[in-house]
Amino acid sequence: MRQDLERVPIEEAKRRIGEPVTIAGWVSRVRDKGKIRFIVLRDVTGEIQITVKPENAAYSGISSLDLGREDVVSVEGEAVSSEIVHAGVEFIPRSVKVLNRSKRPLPFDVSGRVKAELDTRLNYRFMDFRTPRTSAIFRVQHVLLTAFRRFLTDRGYLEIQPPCIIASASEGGAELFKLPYFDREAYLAQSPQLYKQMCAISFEKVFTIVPVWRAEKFNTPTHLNEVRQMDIEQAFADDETVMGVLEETLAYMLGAVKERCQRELRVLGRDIEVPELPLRRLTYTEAVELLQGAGEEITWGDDFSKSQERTLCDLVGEAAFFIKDWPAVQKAFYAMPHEGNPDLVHAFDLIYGGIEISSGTQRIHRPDLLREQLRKKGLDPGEFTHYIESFSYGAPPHAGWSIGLERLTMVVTGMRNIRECCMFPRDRDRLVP
RNA sequence: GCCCUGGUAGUAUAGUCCGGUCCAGUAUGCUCGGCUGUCACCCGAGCGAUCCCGGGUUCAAAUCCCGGCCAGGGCGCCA
Repeated sequence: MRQDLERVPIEEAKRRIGEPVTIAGWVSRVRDKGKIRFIVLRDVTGEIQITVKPENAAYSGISSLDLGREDVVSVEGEAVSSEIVHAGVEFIPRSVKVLNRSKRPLPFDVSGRVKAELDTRLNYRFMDFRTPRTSAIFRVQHVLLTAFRRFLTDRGYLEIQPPCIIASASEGGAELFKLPYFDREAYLAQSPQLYKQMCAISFEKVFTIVPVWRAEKFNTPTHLNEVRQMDIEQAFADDETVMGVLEETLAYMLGAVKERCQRELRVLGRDIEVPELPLRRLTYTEAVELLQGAGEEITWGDDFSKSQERTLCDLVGEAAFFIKDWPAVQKAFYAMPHEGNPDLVHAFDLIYGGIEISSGTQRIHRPDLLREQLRKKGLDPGEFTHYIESFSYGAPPHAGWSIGLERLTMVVTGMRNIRECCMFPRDRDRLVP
């Protein structure tokens, strides 16, 4: 609409002192002093106080509007410098128009002063996005996403679009959500894994940002049934190559947040340290020995429990580090075994802020070895014919990894519950909004 | 799936151990009134809670017991 074209963001209006402009936003507060009246108007860029005195032409009009919190209004007028108002600038209105009313009372306090529980805020997520804290979280997330795209695009990676509806399990492990697909059954993808590989063996360097689904009945602060992941897959690369790409991508993303989200980080009370590269590379075996040395009950081949993972972080003493060379039993069938030791695979996890935010492997690119590994895992190579076939016409060695978007956002923003970092989380009980 | 803790006005909480003092207190919100410089404005009055649901114990239950649902945390599973 025309009006929108002419609207000036509040932060900009504050700078255009004495110029007639139209601003629009939400009423965050009304302070009525009797004859003089103050309305604090907020848009996505900031807040400004609208001061209405009896001698102001708009006075009686505004008084009769009975504005309340979260009413949406547009205001025509001009910003003026003022020594009295703390912000140093206030807005003198010529006319005010109500674009939409808000119901009263509000479901929770949008200013964030009276706290509301996560569950309550999630029920009214559309309003929660207006709170300074939640708004900051998703601005940070946006910068992480754009930095990821820019870093890889600048280095020649192609963004691919894998399907989300798939015919069968791509990785094993997690349970899949089943759905009807005409007269057949299909599944929601738990990973773009196989599609990334099929793209990388032709495009060489690819990345993607996709949602994935896990039908596990977990109920924890770090798991969701629908998450987004940021992936790469790269040909003519081994695990070491892509670990290098991973740490550089992470450092770039963190640098971008540090640089572009100062306001958000202040709201969240966070200070970002961009880790120095290269990150420490711990082997799985070293990690197990470290834990055993600290008196933990763990034998070679076990996965780390949650508390062991925390202990390990303390022992290593780094914000971010790799655990590489995992036992084959812990990783997927497509992980490339070590040449001299088939019990080990070229797989790695990236631990950041005490949580696993990424994992990757060098993949098996030879059909014969793939069949052998499938059999070792007790799987039937016959059911993977199509997958194996894609490596039968000149598939170069390749490797890749995946970063969990919500988990990375958690660590960067300091949130303890992953639901804070997903706009509309899907967990075992929550399906709306 | 297991264990722990919780569920009280729109929101966030006190009260629960040790039943009666609570037809439930506080903050914020909302309504009305007052105030010409506030800025988390202030001042006064008021509104708003079948104390999550169902059952049980008791003269009496927000409070004790059992079951269910939901939430938060710890595990497991998973990434």
